[in-house]
Amino acid sequence: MLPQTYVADLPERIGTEATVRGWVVTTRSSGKIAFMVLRDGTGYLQCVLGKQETDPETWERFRRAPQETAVAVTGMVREDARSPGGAELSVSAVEILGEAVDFPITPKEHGTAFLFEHRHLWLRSRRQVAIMQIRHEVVQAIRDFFYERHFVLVDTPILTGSIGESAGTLFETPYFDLGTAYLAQTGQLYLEAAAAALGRVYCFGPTFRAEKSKTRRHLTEFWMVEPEMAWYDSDDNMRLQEEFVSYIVGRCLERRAQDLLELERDTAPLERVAPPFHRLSYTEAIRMLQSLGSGIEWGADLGADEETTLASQYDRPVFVYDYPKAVRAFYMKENPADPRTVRNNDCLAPEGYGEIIGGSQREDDHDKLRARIRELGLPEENYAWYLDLRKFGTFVHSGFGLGVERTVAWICGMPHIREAIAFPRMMTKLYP
RNA sequence: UCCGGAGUAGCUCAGCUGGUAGAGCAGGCGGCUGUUAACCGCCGGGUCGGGGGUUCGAGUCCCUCCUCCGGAGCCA
Repeated sequence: MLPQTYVADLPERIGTEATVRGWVVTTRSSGKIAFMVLRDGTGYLQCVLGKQETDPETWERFRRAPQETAVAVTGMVREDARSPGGAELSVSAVEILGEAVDFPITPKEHGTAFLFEHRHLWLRSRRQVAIMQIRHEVVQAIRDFFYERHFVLVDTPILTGSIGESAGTLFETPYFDLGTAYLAQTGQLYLEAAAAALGRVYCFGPTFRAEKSKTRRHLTEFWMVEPEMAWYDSDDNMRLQEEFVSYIVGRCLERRAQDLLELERDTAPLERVAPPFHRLSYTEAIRMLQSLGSGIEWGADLGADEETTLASQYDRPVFVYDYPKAVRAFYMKENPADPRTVRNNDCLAPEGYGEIIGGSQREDDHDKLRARIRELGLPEENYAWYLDLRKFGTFVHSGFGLGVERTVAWICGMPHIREAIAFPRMMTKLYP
């Protein structure tokens, strides 16, 4: 193929001839001059062609290229303030590489149902491209954060036996002679085993919840990053979380400013994300909610409205810690100061985005953990290996899980997390 | 699963107390030397979600089913 230049590199190529391959975003023309905006994944480029400067065939091919036609355009790179991006291409040749007839996503408004039916094509639009760039930055920031701190990546299984946070919301699949396997809801329990081998570890991958949820905060398949740290108690855990979240947000502000601008995201609330985050015990949270007029009683879990109310009291993320044991998972460490509660925490994002992290110190006392498993009627034989971790050198440890799509939705300022992943899986969406 | 809302042109929608459909955009043709979702003129385009009922007559009223959207619970 011809030597090719990427749009992002054009500012360094001013005054030279270049060939750019990409897809037609829009064309505009008057009688004697025509414009084409091209997308190549690295940016957007305006191309210009004057009728007098070319032959009739090239002129027609250029000004009539329908939306999303794949083209190669060759011309001189010029600096021009009237062009979005600053650089512009004065076209001398156009080659049609792939025709596009009646592209369904027009530059006008569409409903969400239509857009998600055409997700494979919708992904090409400016907003979606910007969102994917930010997601990419979030993922890279996550990996860099842990790499820089010498955490070891341990990949946990996606196919598991019946083990996890709670039964009843697991996707099932037949598994040879062993009956049923389940798609993992979390890698945490496996990571606890890995933490005893490697100290500080994390896993990062898709997780699955067969919850029949229909809200702006839920997907049936979502990406979660879960670190697990030996010798971290609940306070150490929260310190790591605030450092982690601030690092991710900071990276997006620093490196994806253009995409945040494309999304018209007000970055002021993101600039404020820095340690320390506010900390509020569950008991304090209940008191605060009651003083704000909520009828919630001690012992009840916090709902979406309560979370939004609490988060709106602060200008940056807030931790709520030490929840009642009854509303939290079996593996959480009983609070020595108040055995009605466990040493866990949620991290609530501001601006109504709700829970982005759930974390806890883990129960490291063998007998207490086994009692809890029995108390909840969990199948003890499935947890034998997990109990082993408390028999052979048990250790203080903590960890947390951060939902990637919720984090991306918050950073992008999007109302719904389904746009935060290229091909969202939801109760009513399996196509495309 | 529960509560609320919506299915009319390719898309987004309008269509009142029943009288067999309409606007913008997209598409096609023409015009315009610097456009930024360009603009101006003309043209084609519909089993009104499916089924049943009431009526002389149903997009409109009734029943039912389906699909989608928003919210709740669950959670990341």
